[in-house]
Amino acid sequence: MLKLEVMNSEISRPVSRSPSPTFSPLYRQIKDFMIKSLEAGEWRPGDAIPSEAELAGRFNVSQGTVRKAIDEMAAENLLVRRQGKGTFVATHNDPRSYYRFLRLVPDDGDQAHSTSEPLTCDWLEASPEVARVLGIQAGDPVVVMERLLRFGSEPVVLDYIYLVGELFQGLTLERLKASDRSLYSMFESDYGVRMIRAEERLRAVAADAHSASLLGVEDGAALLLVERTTFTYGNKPVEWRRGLYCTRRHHYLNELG
Amino acid sequence: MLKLEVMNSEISRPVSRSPSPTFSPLYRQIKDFMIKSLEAGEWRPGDAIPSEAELAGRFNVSQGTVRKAIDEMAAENLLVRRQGKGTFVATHNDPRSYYRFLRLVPDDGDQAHSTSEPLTCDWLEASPEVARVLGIQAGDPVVVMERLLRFGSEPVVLDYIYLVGELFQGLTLERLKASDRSLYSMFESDYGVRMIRAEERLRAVAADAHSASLLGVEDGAALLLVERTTFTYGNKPVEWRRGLYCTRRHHYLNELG
DNA sequence: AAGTGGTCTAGACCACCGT
DNA sequence: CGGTGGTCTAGACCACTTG
Repeated sequence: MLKLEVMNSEISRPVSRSPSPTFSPLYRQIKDFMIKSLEAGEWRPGDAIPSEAELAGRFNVSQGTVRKAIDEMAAENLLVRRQGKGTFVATHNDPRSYYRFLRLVPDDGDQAHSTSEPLTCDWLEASPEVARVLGIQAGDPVVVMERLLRFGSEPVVLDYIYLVGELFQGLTLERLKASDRSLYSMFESDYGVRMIRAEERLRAVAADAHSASLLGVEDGAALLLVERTTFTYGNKPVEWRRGLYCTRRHHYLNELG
Repeated sequence: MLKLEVMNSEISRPVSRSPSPTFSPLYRQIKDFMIKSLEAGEWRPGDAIPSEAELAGRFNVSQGTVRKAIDEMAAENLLVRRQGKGTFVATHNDPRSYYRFLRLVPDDGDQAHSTSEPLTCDWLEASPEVARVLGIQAGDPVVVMERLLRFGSEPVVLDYIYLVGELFQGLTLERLKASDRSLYSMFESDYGVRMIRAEERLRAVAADAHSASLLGVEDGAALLLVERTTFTYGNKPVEWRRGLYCTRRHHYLNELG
C-alpha cells in the first residue's frame, strides 16, 4: 500500500476570491498533486494507484472530484483505467503502449514487428543547437546514438538520438544491445525517465550516401525526415531525435480529430 | 428556438439485462441522439444548442448526464462550449478552426496567413482507386480540383482534391475562385457537407516537372506527399486529397500525446 | 439580475474483475 | 462475494457573459 504524505489542508477549497485571478478548481489542485506524486516516483509505472474512494478520503473531497482529476490524467495518458481492477500508472513497458509514439505503418498488411539495431553510442558535448532543443548548456554532456529500425528484415528508419547525459549515466552501446525491450521501456526501468509527450516536425529531404546505404535506397532518394523532441514531466525535454524514414513501402499515419 | 422532436420514451434507461451484450449508458444514447440531430441539420453550424437544463428536461435525465454527453462531443470537436454563453455547433466558418486540419507551419516566425488559388476544377468519372477511397462506385461522378496554397506570397502546397460528386452539385472553378473563405467553410455553408475528422498518410517523394515548376523547386527535389481522407458524420468519406508540400522553409508539425 | 456553463457533494446503484 | 471503476441523481453554489 502506498502512502500519500498529504494533509487535507494542502488541498484548499476554492474560496470565493473577488476577481479570482488564479482560480483553480479543486479537481485540478488534486490532479497537480497527483502528478507531483508520479514525478517524485511515489507511484511507479505499472503500479495501481489507490482507489477513488481511498483518494477521496485522503483529500477529503467527494469521489466525483477525484474522478474528474483522474479522468484528465487518463486522457493525457498518464494513467490507465481498468474497470473492476483499478487505475494504473501508464508505462512504456507494456505491449499496449509499445508503439505509442511510432506513427510509421506498412502500406499493406499488418505490422510485422519491428526490431531495433543500435549502431553507435557516444558521449559528446552538446552543440549549441542540441543544447537549445534539450534545454541544457552548450558543452553539457549528451549521449548520441545511431540506430537502425527494421520492419521484418527491411531497414526502414535510421535514427540519430540525442539524450540529456545527466539523466542517462552509464549508458553504453553494450547496454543498448543487451536490452530486448523498447528504448522508452528501458529508459523508464533503468533510468527512471518517463517519456510523456512528444512533438514531431516532418520534412522531405534527399538521402546522403551514408543513409542511403543503410536504408537500401539510391543516393539522393527522397526520405521523410522526422525530428522529434520528447518531454518528461513538467514539459522538460530529455530527448531529441532525427529520424530518416524510408517511405517506399511504409507511410506515416496521422489522425486528425 | 430549436425544436427537438423527441419523446422521452426514445431515450431508454439502461435496464439490467442479464449478460448485457449491447449495454449503452444513458449519456451515450443521448449523445447518439444529439449527433443524429446534427447530421439531420436540426442544429446548424454556429448555432447555439439548447442549454443543459433544457436538454435535461427534454430527455428527462439529470443535468450531469446531459453534461457527460456534451463533454464527449466537445472532445470530438463536434460542439464548442463557451462558459456563460452556451454550447455551439462547431463550424469551419470560424477563425478558431480555420486551420483545424492544416499541420504545416513556417520554420520560424508566426504564420503569415495562407491564401488558396484554385487552378482547375473538373467533373470526371471515379477511377477504381478513387472510388475505393471515397466509398463510391467506379464511374460515379467526382469533382477533381487542383489548387495552390501560398504562405504569404510563397507557393508551398500543391493539392489535388477529389470530392464525391453527388454532394457537390454545381461546383465550378468560378465558384471556387469567387469564394474568399476556406474550402471547408464553403463546403459547409454552400453544400451542407461538414468535415468532421481526417486521416493523413505521409511519404517523401521526388517532384515531377509540373509540381516543381508550380512550387518553385528543382525537378526531382524531395517533397512531402500528404494524402488525406476526410470524413463527415458516420465516418463517411467525402474527400480525398493528394498534397505536395514544399518543406524548404516550412514543416509538418505533429503533437504526440 | 438572469441565464449559461463549471464545480462539488452525498448517496445510490450498476458493470466488471478477481477470489 | 467484496472491491474496483462507471453511471446517474438532485441539489447547491460558483464563474462568466449579457442585458
